Amino acid sequence: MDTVETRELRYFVAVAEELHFGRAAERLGIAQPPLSRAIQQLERRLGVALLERDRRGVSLTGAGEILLQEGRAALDAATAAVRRTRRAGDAGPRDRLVLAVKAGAFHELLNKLLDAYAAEPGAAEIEVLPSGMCEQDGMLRDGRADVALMHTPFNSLAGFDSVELMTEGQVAILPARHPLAERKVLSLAEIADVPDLPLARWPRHDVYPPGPGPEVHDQTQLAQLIALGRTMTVFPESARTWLWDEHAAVPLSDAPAVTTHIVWPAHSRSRALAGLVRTASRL
Amino acid sequence: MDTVETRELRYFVAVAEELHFGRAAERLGIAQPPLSRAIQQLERRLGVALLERDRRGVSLTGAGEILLQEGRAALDAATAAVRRTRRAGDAGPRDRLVLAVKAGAFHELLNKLLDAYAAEPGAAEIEVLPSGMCEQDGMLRDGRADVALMHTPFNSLAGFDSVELMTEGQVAILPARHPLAERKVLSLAEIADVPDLPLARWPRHDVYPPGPGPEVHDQTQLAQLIALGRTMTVFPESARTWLWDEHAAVPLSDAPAVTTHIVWPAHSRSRALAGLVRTASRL
DNA sequence: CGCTGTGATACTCGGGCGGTATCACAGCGA
DNA sequence: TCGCTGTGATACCGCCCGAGTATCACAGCG
Repeated sequence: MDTVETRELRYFVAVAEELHFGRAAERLGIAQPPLSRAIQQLERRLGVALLERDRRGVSLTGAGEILLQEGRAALDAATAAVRRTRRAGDAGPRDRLVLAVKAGAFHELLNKLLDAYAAEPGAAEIEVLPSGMCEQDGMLRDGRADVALMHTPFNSLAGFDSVELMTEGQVAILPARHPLAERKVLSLAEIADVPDLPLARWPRHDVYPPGPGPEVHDQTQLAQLIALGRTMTVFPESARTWLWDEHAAVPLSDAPAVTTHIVWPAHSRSRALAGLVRTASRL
Repeated sequence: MDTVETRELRYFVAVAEELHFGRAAERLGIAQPPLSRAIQQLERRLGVALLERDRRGVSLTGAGEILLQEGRAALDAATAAVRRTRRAGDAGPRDRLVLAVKAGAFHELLNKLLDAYAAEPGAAEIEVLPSGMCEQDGMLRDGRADVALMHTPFNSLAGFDSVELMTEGQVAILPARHPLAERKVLSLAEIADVPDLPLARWPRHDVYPPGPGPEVHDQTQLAQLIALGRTMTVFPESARTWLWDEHAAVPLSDAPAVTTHIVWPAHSRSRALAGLVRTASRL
C-alpha cells in the first residue's frame, strides 16, 4: 500500500500551505474536523509525522516538507492528465496543441513558426496561450499547455525536454527623451542605479523582488510607464518590434545573451508535438 | 473539478494495459463489475470516451492513449511522494539518499564518489540501490531512488536534471581464446556479425531486442557466457575492472563515447542531494 | 441451438467521508 | 482568577459511494 489518493494530497498541501487547519478547511470547502482526521489518518498510513502541532500554530516536519514538494508535483501530474485527456477527446478529428507564450514576446518567431507549421501536411491546430512572465513551467506541469516557448536564463528548463531556437543580445528600453537614450551602448552597471529611472520589477511566482522600481505585471503596463518616463527595463533585442515612438532601445554590452527554447514535458510522445518541434528547429 | 483520484487512474491504467476488464479486475484484486462502473464513471466525469468496446475485446481511443501515458506519470509521482516522505521520516536525524546504480557498473567512480562524499561535513547516509540495466529512470520517477548514475546514450535523461561526470570510449569484451581477442583494435562492423559470437541482448523495459545472441539480464550471467565463448558484448572502458582471466577487452575505434551523468528529479531541492552533486562534479 | 466468454446492469451491504456539537487547552486581558 | 478567544482533537451520526453477488445481453462457434 504505497500510494495516496489525490484527495489526501490536496488536503495535506492545503494545510501545509496555510499552516492552519481552519483556513485550509475553508479553502477546501469542507469543515475542519474531517480535515484534522484526514491528516491524522495520512500520518498513520505513512507511518510518519508530517506536522508539528504545538498549541498556537502548526509547522512542517522534515517529512512534511518533502511531502509538500512531492505532493504538489503529483497533483500537477494528475490535473495534467485530466486536462490533456479532455483536450484529446474534445479535439475531434484534428489534434490540438496548446502553446504557452510569454504574453507579448516572440512576435516574429511565433509568426514564422505558426506559418511554417500550418503549411505542414497533417498539422495540428495550435492554440496560443498567453501566459504571465514566468509561469510557462507551471502551465506545462499541470497540463494547461502542451508546449511552450521559453527564455533562458529567465526560465528554468528543469524537468523538460527542449530544443534551442535562437540566441540574441539584450537591450535597455527607456524613455526616448531621457539623456541615456542618446547613448550607442550601455553597461549593466550604468543602468543599475539611475535615480530617476529605477528598473521595473516583475513578479516571479507571484512575489515581487525587492527594489525601488514600480511593480508591473504585463507588458502594456510596462510600456506605458516607460513612455511616461517613470521606469526602464531590460529585454531581449526582439522586443524592438513592439516599441512605441516614446521608447528607445540601447544595446547592452555586458548583459547575458538570451536563448529561446521550445520546451515540452519529457514524457510527451504525440505526433503533433514532434511535428511542431521539427518545424521549429528548422527555422 | 479537474482532477482524478489515484484509484481511478490505477483502475484505468490496469484496463488500458490488459485491454480486458476481467484480467484487469483480477490484477487489481477487485471484481469485474465495480471496475466497469468505475471506468464508465471516469469517462462521464472527463466527458471523453477512453475505450472502444466492440464485442470481442477493448481498445484505446486517442484520449485513452493520452490518459494512459499521463496517468502512469501521475501514479509514479504519487508513489514517489509516499516513498520519499516515508524515507524522510524514517531517517531519524541524519538524511538518507538512495542512489540507483546499474548493477556492477561504475565501480571506481562509485568508490571515489562515496569516499569523497562521506568525508564532507554533514554528509547524508547513502544507500546504493543496484538496478537492472535500463531501469534507473523508472526508479527516479516512482521514488525508489533519489538520485542515479546513468550512461548516455543508453539512458535518456529526459525530464531530469543532471551533471556530466566523465566520458570514456567503449571496448568489445570477448572470450580470451577467440581469434578476435588478439586484435589491437576493432570496428563495430567487424563485430556485428561474427557467426560464432553473436552479440548478447539486454532487455529494455522488459523486452528484448531481436537478434541471434543470447538473452541476458545481469552482468554475472553475461560474464559467464562470454567466458564460455558463447557471446560477446560492448561496454564502456571502465568495465575492464571486473573482467575475468577468460575475458579480453579490445578497444573499438568507432563506437560512440559513453558519458556518465549523475541524475536527479528536477523538482528535488534537498540539501543532501545538492551536496552529493557538488562532490560528484568536483571529482 | 446450446456453450463460452465478454462487458453491462440490478440490487444489497458496509465502510468511510463529511457534517454538527463539543471538548481540551493555551494565551490574554479585565 | 476567571472568563473569553482561538486553536486542533474527539464523539457521534447520516448518507453516499465503492465493492460484492447474481444476472443479463450479446457475439462467436461448434
